[in-house]
Amino acid sequence: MSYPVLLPKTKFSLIPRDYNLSIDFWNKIDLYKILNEVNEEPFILHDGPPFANGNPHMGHAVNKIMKDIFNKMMIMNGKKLVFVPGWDCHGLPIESAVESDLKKQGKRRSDISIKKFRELCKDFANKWIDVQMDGFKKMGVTADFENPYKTMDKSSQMSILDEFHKFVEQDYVYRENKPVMWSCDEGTTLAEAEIEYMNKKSNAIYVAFKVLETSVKELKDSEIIIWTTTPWTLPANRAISYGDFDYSILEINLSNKKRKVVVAESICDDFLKKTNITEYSKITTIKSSDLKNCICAHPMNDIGFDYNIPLIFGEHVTLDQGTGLVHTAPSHGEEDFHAGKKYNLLIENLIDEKGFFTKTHFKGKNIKEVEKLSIEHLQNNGQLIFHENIVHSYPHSWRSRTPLIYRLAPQWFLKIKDLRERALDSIDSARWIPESGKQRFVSMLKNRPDWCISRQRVWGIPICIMYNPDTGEILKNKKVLEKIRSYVSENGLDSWWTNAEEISKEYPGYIPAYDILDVWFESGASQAYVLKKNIGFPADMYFEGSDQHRGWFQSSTLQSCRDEAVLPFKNLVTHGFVTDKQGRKMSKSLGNGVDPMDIIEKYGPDALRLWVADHDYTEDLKWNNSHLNRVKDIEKRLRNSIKFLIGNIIYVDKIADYSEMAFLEKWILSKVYEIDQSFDKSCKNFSIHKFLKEVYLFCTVDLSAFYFDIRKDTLYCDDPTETLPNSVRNVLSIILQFILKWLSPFIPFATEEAWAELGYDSSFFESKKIKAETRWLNKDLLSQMKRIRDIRSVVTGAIEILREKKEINSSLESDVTVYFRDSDMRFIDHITEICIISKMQCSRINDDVDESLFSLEGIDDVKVSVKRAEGSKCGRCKKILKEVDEICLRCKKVLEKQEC
RNA sequence: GGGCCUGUAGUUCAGCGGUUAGAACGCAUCGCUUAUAACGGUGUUGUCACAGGUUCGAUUCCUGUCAGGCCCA
Repeated sequence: MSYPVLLPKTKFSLIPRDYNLSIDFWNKIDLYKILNEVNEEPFILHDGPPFANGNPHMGHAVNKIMKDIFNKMMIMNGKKLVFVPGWDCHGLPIESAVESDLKKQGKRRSDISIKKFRELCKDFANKWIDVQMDGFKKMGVTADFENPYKTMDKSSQMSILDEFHKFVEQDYVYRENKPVMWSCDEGTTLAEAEIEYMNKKSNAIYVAFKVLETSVKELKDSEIIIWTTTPWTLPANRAISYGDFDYSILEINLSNKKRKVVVAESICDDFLKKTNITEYSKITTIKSSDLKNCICAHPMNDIGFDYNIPLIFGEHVTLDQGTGLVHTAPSHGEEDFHAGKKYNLLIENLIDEKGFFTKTHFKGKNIKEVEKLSIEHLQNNGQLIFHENIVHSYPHSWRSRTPLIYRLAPQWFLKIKDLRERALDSIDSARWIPESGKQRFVSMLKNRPDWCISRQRVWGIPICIMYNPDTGEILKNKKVLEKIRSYVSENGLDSWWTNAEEISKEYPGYIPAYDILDVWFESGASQAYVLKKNIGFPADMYFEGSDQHRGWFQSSTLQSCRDEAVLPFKNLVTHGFVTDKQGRKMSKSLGNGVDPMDIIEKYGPDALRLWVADHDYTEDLKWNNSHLNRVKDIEKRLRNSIKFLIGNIIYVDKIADYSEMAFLEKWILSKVYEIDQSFDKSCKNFSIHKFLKEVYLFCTVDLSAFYFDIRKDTLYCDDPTETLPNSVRNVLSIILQFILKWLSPFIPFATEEAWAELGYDSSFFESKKIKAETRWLNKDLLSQMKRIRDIRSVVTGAIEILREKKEINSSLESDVTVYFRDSDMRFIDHITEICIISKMQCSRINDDVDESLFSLEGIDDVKVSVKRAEGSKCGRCKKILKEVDEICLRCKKVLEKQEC
């Protein structure tokens, strides 16, 4: 015969419902608007804009899911949600993609107008914004998707232009030749994103420069040795850079000729070995200062390169390669260029856009020929010391796969000095997570040269200014800038390409600039047009991949420091990158990529979110299937805890008074208080995975394995109107509310589903925010329970032995005698229920206690003996009691009452 | 090649100049049959990347090597 018990009842299952139900619901009620309109303190997380050029990938998933977790934690902490998603719409990747689309249609870029091309780019960007937005929604992200910011929106563009004009007005912008990465094959400059480093075979040569003038007598008649892997740049050589090292003067025998050469002392041996010079002697050592004011002849002075080559000091000189003396061609290298500026070297363009020399002995020849001819000439005139081929990593064009060179081209620059100083001054006003990010940011900032803000492209915001082509002088008069602004504002930015010429006629001697702004300038300006104009400045948080220390964090900071020394963020938090199982980056060539949308379809969005959250986000996130299964299991157990809670609170009779609650209830509320404190702390420290683990352990260790297990008896078998079962249900209801609060940032789909199951029409996220009550904290209870659980583990350990012997199955079948200290006697009343046994007695532990009694290592002062309980099993509550006649007295009473 | 970071169980993470390196999951096994596509008990898992050094003692501090990541060349 079976007797009725009060089993938990709910439709909430372990299998998540269709995630679209939640998404549709959130759309319908406009959750973002609701959470954005609550009149409370805002949490402003400023979204760094992803490029609008592809499907959402795992990097997006990590970034957007983490942001949403932070946002939702803050919502649960009583903040107002302010999260405007953004997209970076301009730039080369999109231009290239559109170009290749055109190619597929058999069209060429030059077949269509700039305006038409820009339209195609815009459509392309919009298409991918829609795709990405849909993906982010499926990830459960709550954001102002109705009003995102796009760098190509008219209002953004005008603000970006305004920001740029302010820099112009305040004299930050100048025009200058600069060596830029140049593709001779395509006849164009290349943006950073177009550069791919690949191995290349190069000529590596050691070249001797004869010393002409020196005040140091040891250097007389000697030769300075340099090493280079780009021999074709020798015609542009204007100096030799030395570092702060000691240098050796050696006498070497080369082809039966004795020569006096200078190389850095510490790498003499390498030099001699490499060049196969076996006959040599060291003459002396000189200091780097001895090289100052030394003048050499150009190694090809016999064919017209008859100018002096000074030795100059260079910070960039190192001893890892070469001779510690560096060939310096200011028109063909960034560091060379800066050295050239510093020492007033002649910086001139010797080659045209296709790589042909326009001047000198080599006029009309391309760099490949010049390379060969130079080496031959140096060989013939005796200035070549050694020649070999090496393979090294070298920049190439990602499209044509041809090697790139540095070539001078006029560019627009932003002066960095003042901005950098202000940024560095305010660096400590923000919190940096992880801390190492600050160092990284600072060192990158310190080493950064002036910002080259021009690109020779069309998909972007034109640099709308007029300048004098001869002097580079800009018309930075406010009236002119305003006129330009109102013109493009009225006629659209496209009009710049067609009508700027017309406007410039009003200003004789000045012409319009046709380059576009670097996209980093656009996204960097978001702190002005998103934060300052709309949602609030500075942001509480910037959260991006650690690659942005050089990218967006810097462009944003530099711009926000134009008018004052203030960082655009209060907390700068970075995350790592998604790699494969072995920690290698995901790439097409390795075929180890994972599609987040695929994971959502197969495992559900909550599982993907848990996967993200179950990592220390400051480090790289390794993708691993066994981890995904683990996370799916975590999701199931969390749902099961919620299910148990929901299923049991339906029989709540009345509000229970805390003071009347039992020991166990007061203890679990104390735990709730502790975890809620952790929640607050995690909100402050942005620590995610530790908190998730804490809640998970609470669910499995404290609730499932302990509290629920113990309280099942009273929940299922007692009369629900009694004080104990009623207060237990009250406590379960409290626990449920807190679990939903703590978990909703991680698994919003599950918590929303639970909320609906509880009968609410509204979203859980708009429900009243609860906080644990201070009176719940009871440290004595916490430490007492620790002791009781120790005792319990001895009891369960002892029962386990009988179970192994097949004498007992359920713990309820046991009759336990516990031997412990006087101080533990106060726990007597709790042991039976907490150990889930039918009968217990206790005794004082002393030295005479039987050695054969069960005890556990580390808990020597508790001993236990177990036997099978006498009596019969209650057909309802399964306890074994002498009183049982089919069922026990308690159950009989409950059933009788129910019948009435 | 340079700067910054990472390497602890099959997995995700703790940990720390000092007992025998922890937790949870997983796995194995027993039990419950009243959370049942659940739940509970018990057991199991390590070259702390590798090699040196400092120290009475190093997974921990230092140096180097290897593997990987981000950024830069």
